[in-house]
Amino acid sequence: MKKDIEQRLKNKNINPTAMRLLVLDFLTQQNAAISLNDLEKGMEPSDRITLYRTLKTFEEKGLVHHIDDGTGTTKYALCLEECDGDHHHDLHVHFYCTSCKETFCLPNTKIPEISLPKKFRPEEMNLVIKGICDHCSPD
Amino acid sequence: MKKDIEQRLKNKNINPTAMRLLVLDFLTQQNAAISLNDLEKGMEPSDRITLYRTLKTFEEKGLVHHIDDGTGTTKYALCLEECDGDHHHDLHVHFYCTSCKETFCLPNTKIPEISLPKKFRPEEMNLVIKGICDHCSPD
DNA sequence: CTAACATTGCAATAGCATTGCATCATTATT
DNA sequence: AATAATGATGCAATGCTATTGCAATGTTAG
Repeated sequence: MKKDIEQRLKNKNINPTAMRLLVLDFLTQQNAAISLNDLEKGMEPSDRITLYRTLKTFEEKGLVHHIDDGTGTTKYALCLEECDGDHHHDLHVHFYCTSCKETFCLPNTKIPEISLPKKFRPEEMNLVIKGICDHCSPD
Repeated sequence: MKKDIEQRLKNKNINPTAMRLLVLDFLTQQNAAISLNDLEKGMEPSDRITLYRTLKTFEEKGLVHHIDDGTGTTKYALCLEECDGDHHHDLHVHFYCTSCKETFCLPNTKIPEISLPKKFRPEEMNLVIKGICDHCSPD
């Protein structure tokens, strides 16, 4: 188990320290994107800034991506696709549930092609949908 | 001229004070979405908080919408469509230019239909595309 | 004219993101 | 094995944006 996680770090060229193993382990257990605060609370006692930098390192190496879901606090989630530092391929949709306040990645829901006005050159896209998630939705 | 602006406020049920006329006038002169800071600098000397509240009032009444373009600072732009406080119909795409750092509304570029996984109920959508805008794009 | 209400301006605060620096750990070098 | 060099961690401190409380001012209605 631990080996998997360690290997995963190495694959991304990230030095597998104890802290990083713990953080990555914690991240894999989440089914929603989490904030720095969530991470801090879930990993007590740990230094907030170290966690912050750990996430930043992970992001630079293409292991996690951050999500700006419009709530004002940045959320982080593991990349499913093969990303590297230069190119995050997280072109999937993110969903923010206004009921349970959770933010989810919808990795199978891709952003459709969009035809922009002339001479606009897209490089990155970020689509956040707000609404009610499957858990909070009545049958 | 001034009359137009005044009428526009009245149409949205906003008390047309001197400050509000000035702010709306300033907003109509912009071709990009602006931050609170931009507004403050463009309207000196004016109180930042008053401007903040003016924007908030405008938004509640459906005159402007705010854009979270991922830069960390909220931008504001006039609504083109017929919005009211309850329903902002700003389902157009927003474009953030990484070159000139400006954020634009693309009112004619609508967000396409997206099929979500079962039981996810969308209510709002926010699509921000980052890249190079028409002005910064080489011919 | 005065009371009631809306708007404005100042002061203060909260929360998240971020940096500087000192300490500790790990790896490379001789 | 000892030491230098590099990387990781933890603490303190800061910056910036958003936001609220309250007092002062302006505006409207009776």
